[in-house]
Amino acid sequence: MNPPRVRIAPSPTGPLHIGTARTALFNALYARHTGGTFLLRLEDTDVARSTVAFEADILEGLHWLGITWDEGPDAAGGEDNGPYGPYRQMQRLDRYAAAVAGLLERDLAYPCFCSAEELDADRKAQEAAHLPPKYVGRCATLTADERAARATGGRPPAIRFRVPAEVVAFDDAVRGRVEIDTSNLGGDFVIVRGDGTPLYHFTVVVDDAAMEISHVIRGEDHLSNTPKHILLFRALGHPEPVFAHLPLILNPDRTKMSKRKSQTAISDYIAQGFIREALVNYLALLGWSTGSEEEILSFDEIAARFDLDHVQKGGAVFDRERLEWMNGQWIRRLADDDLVTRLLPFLEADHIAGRIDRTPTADEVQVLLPMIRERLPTLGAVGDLIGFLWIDRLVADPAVLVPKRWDPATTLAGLIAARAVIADTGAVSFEADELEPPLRELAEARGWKAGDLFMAIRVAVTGRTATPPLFDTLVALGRERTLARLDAAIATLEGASR
RNA sequence: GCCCCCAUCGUCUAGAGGCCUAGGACGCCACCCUUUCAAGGUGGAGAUCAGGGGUUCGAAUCCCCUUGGGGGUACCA
Repeated sequence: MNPPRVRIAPSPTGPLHIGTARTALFNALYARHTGGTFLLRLEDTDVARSTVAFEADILEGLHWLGITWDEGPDAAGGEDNGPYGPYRQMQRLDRYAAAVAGLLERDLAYPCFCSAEELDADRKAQEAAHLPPKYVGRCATLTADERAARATGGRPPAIRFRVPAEVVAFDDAVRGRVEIDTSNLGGDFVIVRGDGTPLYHFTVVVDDAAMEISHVIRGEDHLSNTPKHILLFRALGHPEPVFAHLPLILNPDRTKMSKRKSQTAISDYIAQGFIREALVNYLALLGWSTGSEEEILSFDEIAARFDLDHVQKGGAVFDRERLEWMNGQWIRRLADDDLVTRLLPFLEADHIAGRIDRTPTADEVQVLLPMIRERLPTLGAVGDLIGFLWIDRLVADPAVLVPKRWDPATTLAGLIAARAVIADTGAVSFEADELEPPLRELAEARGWKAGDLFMAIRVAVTGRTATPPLFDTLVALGRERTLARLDAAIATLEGASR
């Protein structure tokens, strides 16, 4: 048995979709587990909708996820690598033409001169008669003379594949035996458009055959079309690959995941600060399981365990909350310098967007890691968490400045007293261990709850009620800015009370 | 409409005839820790395994039917 050859065949007609990413991942995992070959082929025959920008988004997104292929184009518009190239369908048109010529010659396919209007009328008639839509076969039995006559009419024909009457059966690697009667396939289907460009069902088979694909691992949405592909493999005289149909990723309402109802573009997840380790881990566990209770696993750990037997048959709802939890798990596992490197672009984006007044340095972020690490569900949350450190003029809302159990007068008194204590202690050394005891003493002496006093200070210096631990925050802010923000808050309260 | 596929806690899932009075995780609720928020710890609620028939000494696991859901049905991929 030769090592498996599997592929992902994205169409550059949209940004990298979460479903495509998962299918790519499953194929890559299968190849890595079995020592097989994983290749990428671009299905760009829908010229009207395909763009280089989408191509770049897809290839870069897969690279970002850490999914690598052994054959195929590495970059958008770049060179193809591998012995079965080219790996772009628009560069393989001669092969489809040759394959069609062969089918035509053996009368396994034929030219169809029907116009869109005729086809439309057929479909409407069938609908009215409550019959399933099906090509009526008007051009199936044309004689050579008739074809020649129609051809001179100027309308270039499409090419249809003759669907034989039989029951096609195959053993799906995840679903078991599937049998479909070809009478339900909708009649002879078009494999080449009138303009000469080949269609998906045809190109996918010609290429999978030419590239010696052994296992076709793809979404369940292709299950019903599989008999067409099998018929084509047979007509081409090529052995059929093993098919494995993955369960679909679903919207919360259990329909096929769509951009209308869910966030489907990988680039959006990247932009929000999800990290590749979490996305890969989460996606692998959507529709597949180890068979055990392990769940936080790296790509390599998953590849070592991967198999088609544990692929789920039913669709899986995409649960963003679980993804966020897993993202937090992986963020906590990252090495310090790695986390800083990944955080910086988000801080820079906050700066550009005007949410903070400057981008901090790597060193500045590095020392803050202990106080933010377990508070980051996503990298994108960093600005909300500690952005106040890089804001020049902080304006604290008087309404939130006053702790729940306190009134404005108490808050004012508390902040004035706290300012004095901080100014005193801080003169020696501005450290968390030095700041906490005297402030606790202050609270006790005045009969305040320490938590209330701390909350007032917290809001005064950060503008928010949820922050990293207070004393670490004061130290990160520094003595000067802490005092200045306390002064500003005191002024705000005095202003509000007048 | 027709064809195909699917069906275990709200969600992701373990489970391949007795180990299941159905296990884990997310989320939710309590409590602990605690200056807030997290993280972490402990405990809890939550699934008559869609329903009904079989097969079997025994079924979440096998078979059939029903119901429900999804997908496909293009000169899109």
